[in-house]
Amino acid sequence: MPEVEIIKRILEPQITGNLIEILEILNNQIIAYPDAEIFTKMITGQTIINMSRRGKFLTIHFKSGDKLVLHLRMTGQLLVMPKDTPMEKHTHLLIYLEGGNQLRYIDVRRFGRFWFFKKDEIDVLTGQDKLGLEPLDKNLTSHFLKGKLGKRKKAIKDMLHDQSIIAGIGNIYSDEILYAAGIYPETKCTAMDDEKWGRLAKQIPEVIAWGINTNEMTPEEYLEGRGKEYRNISHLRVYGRAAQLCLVCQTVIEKISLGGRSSCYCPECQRKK
DNA sequence: CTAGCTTCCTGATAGC
DNA sequence: TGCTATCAGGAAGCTA
Repeated sequence: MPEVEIIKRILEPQITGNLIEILEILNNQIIAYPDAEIFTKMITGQTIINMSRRGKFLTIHFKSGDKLVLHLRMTGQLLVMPKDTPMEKHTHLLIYLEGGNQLRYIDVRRFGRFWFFKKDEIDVLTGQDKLGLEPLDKNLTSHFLKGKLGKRKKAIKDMLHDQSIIAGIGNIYSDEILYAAGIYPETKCTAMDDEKWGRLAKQIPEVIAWGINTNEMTPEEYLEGRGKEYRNISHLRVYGRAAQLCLVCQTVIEKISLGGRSSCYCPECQRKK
């Protein structure tokens, strides 16, 4: 979510007010709804009024009330650049904006998806209607978390990825949040006590807000490099730091596999018991 | 409803 | 050097 929020903040001023002259789909696979032909026809000629984010979804709103919803998934990159910029490998969508710029979608692994909805069309396709609280929502309290998750048998780290509870936490930030909260990632929800729920509720917004702040960059930096890397992990405290020393206690960071994905944690700061 | 597994996809890296 | 195997992970789709 912090990465997606940064993308929204950088792109919104660059595309707002722009008329879409041409839309060119280079790979139909990324268009989830409707089909590529209708998608192209419907968006061409529209004027962008603003952009919004919900969980990890981005929406481009048009003057007409129609909208374009997208999800970058793992490796999706959305960038504004002059239209004569050499085309990178894995470019799947070109949106020609009035004035000579192009909004481009580049995605090595092609997991990202785009949807288009008419003004009065109800979106039940993207799954946005099932999203839970935003990580920075004031209603995200210890009481909320315990109520929603307290009886679940899965590991707390797994449940942090459930977008229908909290929208926006992926593998990077679940590691970071649990590290900050001092909770061992494999802790079963049923084994969490009030103190742990309290620390978790406090750290979710803190770590996410910190993630947004540390990812802040200029449009130039975004275009030059950092926005093109699908993971900017240099500032992270525990994710990707297996075998390195904990920044707090100098203990060696360990890595385990949990629910099919890697988890890094400090065995001292995040004790099992 | 919940839990657990597979699928999608390419590129970087490890191991032989 | 060159090959193959493994891993990276968001979320839908599937089974039980």
